[in-house]
Amino acid sequence: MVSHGGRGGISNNSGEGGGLHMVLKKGPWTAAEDAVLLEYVKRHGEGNWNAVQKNTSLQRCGKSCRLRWANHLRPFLKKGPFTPEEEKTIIDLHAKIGNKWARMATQLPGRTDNEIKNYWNTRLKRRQRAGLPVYPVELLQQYNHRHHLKTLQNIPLSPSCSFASIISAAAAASSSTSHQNQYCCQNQSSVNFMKNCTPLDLLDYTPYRDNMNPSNSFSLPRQVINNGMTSGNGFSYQNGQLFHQALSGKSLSFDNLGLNSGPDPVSSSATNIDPVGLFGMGTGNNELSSIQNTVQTSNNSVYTGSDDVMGVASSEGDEEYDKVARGNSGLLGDLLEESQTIKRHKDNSEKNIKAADDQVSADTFFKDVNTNGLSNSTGSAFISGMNDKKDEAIEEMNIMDEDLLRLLDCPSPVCIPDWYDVGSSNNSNYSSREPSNVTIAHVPNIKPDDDDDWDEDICCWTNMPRVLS
DNA sequence: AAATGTGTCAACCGCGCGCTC
DNA sequence: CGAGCGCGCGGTTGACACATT
Repeated sequence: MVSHGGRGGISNNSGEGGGLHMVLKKGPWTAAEDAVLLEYVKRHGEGNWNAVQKNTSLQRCGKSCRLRWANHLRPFLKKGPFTPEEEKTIIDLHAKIGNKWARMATQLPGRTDNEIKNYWNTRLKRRQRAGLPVYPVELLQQYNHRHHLKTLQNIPLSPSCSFASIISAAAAASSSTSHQNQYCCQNQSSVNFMKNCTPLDLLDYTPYRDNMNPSNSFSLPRQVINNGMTSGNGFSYQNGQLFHQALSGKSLSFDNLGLNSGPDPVSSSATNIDPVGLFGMGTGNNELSSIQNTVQTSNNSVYTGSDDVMGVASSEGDEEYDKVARGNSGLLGDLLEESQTIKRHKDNSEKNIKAADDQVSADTFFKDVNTNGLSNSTGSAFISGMNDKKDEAIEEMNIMDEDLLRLLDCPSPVCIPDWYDVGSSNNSNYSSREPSNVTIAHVPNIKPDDDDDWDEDICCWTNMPRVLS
């Protein structure tokens, strides 16, 4: 792909301000250019970057000058790799404020937002490739209360999603009701319910399967079904598909629910919201990171997820693995070691993969739905039964500390369902994912009858895609 | 040794915000 | 009040170096 105007070379000044049709240079800066800029700032101070081009021989736009100064020329810049302390700071800050690179930079003297951003993206890629959660377990423990924390530990966290952004996206999508062709959910109630959700509500996924065509199934947040899909607000269930009257007959999917923010077809106002972190990889392309959940194992069997999805941590007594898993610091250095260990366990993992053991209870629900149609009560009955135990955790989690209570105002990380990065293990080409209508259920491993297991040590590794070499 | 994959860095872009007129 | 402008932020991309196959 050709870069925007190309990197290097020259281009017209089509950017902000000025209106000059000066030919501006792009690409790497030369030492001479640096010297000119340095001299200018020395004389005139920072700011008024567009004046640089006017008052010097530099043929660079103001933006470029500002960037060069901020990232390279400004005094007291710290170069070199991040120290472990800095890494911890970044991870912690990211957990608290999300992708606010500039704000993070203020906490890391001498570091630039660009550096931090690059570091984070690299780290993110590595951890996702390795099937590791974005945040270390220790950090989760600061946000998730007490003993029920364990139920969350096997859910990898979103790289950038914040609860606030989800709500914003939904609101943005729903607010553009004037356009006839909006695919997003136009029913305000489906947005309102989200405002009443806790982050955990959004984690609480309910399998939804089309028995006529199992490949057409998906999982939806419990709150969506409980509160969003009632016949009274336009939803209907026909031929194994969910429909909404406002969606022009299109079957329901995450993006037309307004839960995903692909620039198109959802309203453009939501394009810089990043709930993609919740529903898939936020690559910025218009490919909807699908909620596809099928995981192809190396032997081509399909499984829908369970505590043993990874198959790597299930071998009891595997001290080496346990050690690494517990030492999940989230730092890059540690990650390398973690990845190595995972790799060593790859072979063992193959045989431990098994199908989800909660399929039976899910089947019950689907039969009921297919027989009686989807109704609030049907869904609620099933879900309430299925989630009795989990609700306890939710209740517990709803007693949140102040950090979590500020979620609506201050972006915070939101856990994402375990199908989040499904496919990364054997499909690194995210853009190849099918759009949202191709959705295959990942049935959460909810074990209502197995309270003990639920509370047992669930290592964060146990629900991750395997690392394939 | 060549091909491919991955990580890092540096730069560009679009967008939004705040200020001024 | 709206347009124009300057600026900053976050997302994305390309080049290059290095590692792996």
